[in-house]
Amino acid sequence: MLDVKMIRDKPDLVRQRLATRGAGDETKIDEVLSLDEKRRSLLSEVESLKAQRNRVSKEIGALMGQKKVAEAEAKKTETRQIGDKITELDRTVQDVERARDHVMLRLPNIPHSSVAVGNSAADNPIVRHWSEQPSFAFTPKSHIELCEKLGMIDFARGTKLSGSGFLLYTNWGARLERALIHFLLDLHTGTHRYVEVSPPFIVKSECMVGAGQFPKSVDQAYAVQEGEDTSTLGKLYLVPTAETPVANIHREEILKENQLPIYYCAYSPCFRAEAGAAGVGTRGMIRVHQFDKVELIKIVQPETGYDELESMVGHAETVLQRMGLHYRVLQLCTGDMGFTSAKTYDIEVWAPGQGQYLEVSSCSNCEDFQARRMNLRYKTEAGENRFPHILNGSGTALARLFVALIETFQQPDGSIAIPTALQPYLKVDRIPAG
RNA sequence: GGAGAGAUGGCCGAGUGGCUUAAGGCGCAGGUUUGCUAAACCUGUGUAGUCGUAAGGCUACCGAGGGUUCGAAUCCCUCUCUCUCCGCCA
Repeated sequence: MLDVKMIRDKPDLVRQRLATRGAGDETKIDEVLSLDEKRRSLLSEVESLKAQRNRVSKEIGALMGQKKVAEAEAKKTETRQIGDKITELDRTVQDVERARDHVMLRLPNIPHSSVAVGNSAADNPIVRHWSEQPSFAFTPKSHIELCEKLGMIDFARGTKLSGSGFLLYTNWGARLERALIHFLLDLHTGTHRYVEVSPPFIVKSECMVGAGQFPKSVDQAYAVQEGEDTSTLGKLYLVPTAETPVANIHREEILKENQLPIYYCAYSPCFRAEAGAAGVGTRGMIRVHQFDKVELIKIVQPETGYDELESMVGHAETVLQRMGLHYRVLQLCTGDMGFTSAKTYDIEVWAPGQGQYLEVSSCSNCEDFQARRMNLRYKTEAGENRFPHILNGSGTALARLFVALIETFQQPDGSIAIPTALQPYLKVDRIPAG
């Protein structure tokens, strides 16, 4: 959520920065301003009435103490209507606040000034490449064919169990997935000094609002219901990413400054309804309703937010470097960035069987946008309460890493070579053909 | 799921309709005293909104939301969570 005071103080700047996203959100600023103005004027009215009521009530108390009942009764009558007026005004204030928050919760974050202005993915600047695209003496197969031949994924039975977009990992497929999760957590907790957490995979809607998924993307989430009890629907949701529970760990807290920076990493499955995306490149593992991911979260002082973003991207890149996979890093332009982000880098790994780059990581600094929504603050040494920057990054998404890995390291004989770094986890140096 | 007990500031804890502006204690910060440390004493010490150049004022907040009342931490209703016991369960 944006700071209302900033909108109040610099409406033109906010409008101009929002306009670079190209979604038309800048047009909602006037509505915020007028609701904010209305709220403040109502507030000063109702608060002075409350002050008056408090004063008279105290007088009544004193009169009762002196047994001057008649005078007290007279004052009661006098004050009675003030109470009614207060009740009425309080309701109006609440309505106006709700209306203001309704708009505010739907305004995206303001892009950082260093972010390239652009309309779509086509305008994302490429920041760097790592290594070369691997070359093959044969035509590299798609992961779909490889998985079927090697019995790593049973696509048909995954669909039988849960419908399209759900995967049944089998044998070496399941073991590779588990090895990758283990490898990623060890890398980030060891070398990169993140604290491992294992959060609930179902969260309250407040957490979805806090992390910024709700209200805008409700239709992308799986809602949970207890049995047939429809009254429980809308309270809990399957996590679309570990970012949701983990970023919310300290919601509604005031942290001590010396607790920062906080670095968390967590494995979780990610559940995404992908409403509206059906039929678009859905074959195989590239877009599915459930995938595994190891997520990185940082909660830091605003001064260090952007340095922390750079190092976080580096941590995600290390994963691909250790695997020996070719990738590129993009900076998302204003028109392509997510709702909560002020600045985002995407890491795309090369998938030879697809002949394209696949997004395996997205690292963002959301600045204080989420901290505001979840009311997470920290107290400075000077005693001031501030909102920290919250960063999230995939470190990395697994289904697509899995794809890149088996497509890159497939051998002429149909087997798959396992990168040295992963061998201690999978306990073999190759997955045998057939 | 059933029965019972609870939820008050950073922490402990008093408070059953108005001398509560939430007592008292602990902790923390500053000060006085002091070779140093400690002790003692004094002062201060929550969150947010709003008005104000500022000093400061006002309003709200005692788990959450409603209600009664001139006035609610206190009375009534609903809900959430925690603890104890029972049942069920991986």
